[in-house]
Parts: sequence; C-alpha cells; structure tokens
Amino acid sequence: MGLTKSEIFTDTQNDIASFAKAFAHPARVAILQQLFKMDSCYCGNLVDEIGLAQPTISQHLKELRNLGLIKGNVEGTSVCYCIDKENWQKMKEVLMLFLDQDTQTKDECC
Amino acid sequence: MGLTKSEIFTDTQNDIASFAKAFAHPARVAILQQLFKMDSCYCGNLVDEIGLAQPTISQHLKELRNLGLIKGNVEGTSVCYCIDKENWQKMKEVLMLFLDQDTQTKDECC
DNA sequence: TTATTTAATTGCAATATTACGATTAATATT
DNA sequence: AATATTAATCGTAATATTGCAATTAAATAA
Repeated sequence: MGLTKSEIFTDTQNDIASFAKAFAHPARVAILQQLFKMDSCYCGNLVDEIGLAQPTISQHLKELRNLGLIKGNVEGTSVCYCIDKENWQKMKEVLMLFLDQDTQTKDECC
Repeated sequence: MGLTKSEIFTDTQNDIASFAKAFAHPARVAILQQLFKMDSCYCGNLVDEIGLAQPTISQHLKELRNLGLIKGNVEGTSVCYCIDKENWQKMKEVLMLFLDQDTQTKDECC
C-alpha cells in the first residue's frame, strides 16, 4: 500500500518518526552539517558543496524548513539558510529520550 | 528518479541516514519501545500490541535486524526478539555526535 | 526597460516503502 | 502421520521519495 497508518500510533511515536525522517537521507544530513559548519549558508553554496541539482537541494531544504529545523532569510535574490537552534534543541530532547532507553533497562531477554 | 546517490556522500553521512531510517517509521519506533519495555518479546506479542498484520511486523523486524539493532532467538515455533545493546550503543554514539552539533557552534547567521 | 541572478515550483520518470493476503517452512502437539 | 502454531517469504497494489529538466518568480543590475 505504501501508506503509513499514523493514526494507530501515539503522537510521540509519530514525532520521533518525523524527526528521524529528516535525517534519513544523506543529502539532508550533508545540508545540516554544512549549515552548522558555514557562516555563509546561501542556497547556492549548498548546491556547489553537495553534488546535486538545484531543484533537488531546494526540495530537501523545503522538507527541513517544514519540520522547523532550519529557517531561510531572503537577501535580495539570494536566500540565507541557517539552523533554527530553538527547534533543533526541542528535536534533540525528543530523540535523545528515545535513544537513551537502553540506560533505563536491565539486561537482555535472549 | 527515486534513487539515492549514496556514492557522493561520506560514509558517516550514509551511516547517519541508515540509522535514522530505522526510526523513520512509527511502527519501528513502537517495536523498539516494546522491546525495551517488555521482558517477553515474542514476535506474536508485537503483532498484538501494534495493530499491523503479521507479515508487516515481520518485515519491519527484518529491517531492524539487518541494521543490527535487534536480534532474534528461535524458541520452538516462536522467535524471541530483543535489542542488541552493543550495537544500539554504537548507533547512539554516531547519532548523538550529529545531534550535538549545536553545542559546538556560535550563534545564527540570519 | 531589458538583462541577469538566484531560488522556488512544476511535471515527470524511476526507484523505494508500506501493507497485507496467500503461502511456505519449521517446530510442536495429538 | 496428521494437525496446530508461529513466523518468514512471496507476490502484488498503492503511496512515497528522489532527482532533474524546464519553467517561473522575484529581485537586482545594466
């Protein structure tokens, strides 16, 4: 079918999945790393750095923007992108809690 | 095209994306949470707990197994699944390093 | 006004993912 | 041996994702 039955899962489970989906493609990982590394974070820079076409990068940026992980600032014909630190922190809290489950449990069952 | 150009990305970027993909579906998030919560982690329990068909759960389990995050132990006709703590820890290190990037950088550019 | 530059959008092709019915495989039970 | 139980696999349908050429939109420069 190809359609996730999101209604049978909790909000938290869907949130974790949504955030994880942001990192589930190496291009988006690369984009985020660049945004953390660079001071100048123009869209064109990302196209140059990462070897993908401009529409492809633009599409990935849109997904990250929709999730709230980045924000874009229009400067003339250019757009300067950067990490939305506040939302990044929120996302981190949700994911960390999930990743840290192993510290709160005893030993293996099998 | 629908085909990720993994060859243009670094191993780390591809690793992060692969791990994130494991959590990029609420069913797999739910499975992992159950495995952490339960002592008895039989495949049938997961089918009952999560409202998806047995082949669907089996398929999700396979993906988690291929990534090394869980391991299954055959007990008669049943299979007992549990978290592979060692690999979970390794995965955590990779993802944490990525998520913690915000602590290592200065303020926003825009 | 007419380029030029930069990035978003549209349209489309190809591959990936999700889900499940039907079947199969393997073990246990009668 | 025949049946029951449990989970994997196969096949298939439907939706999602990835990628890019072509185009559009918006602002700047000539």
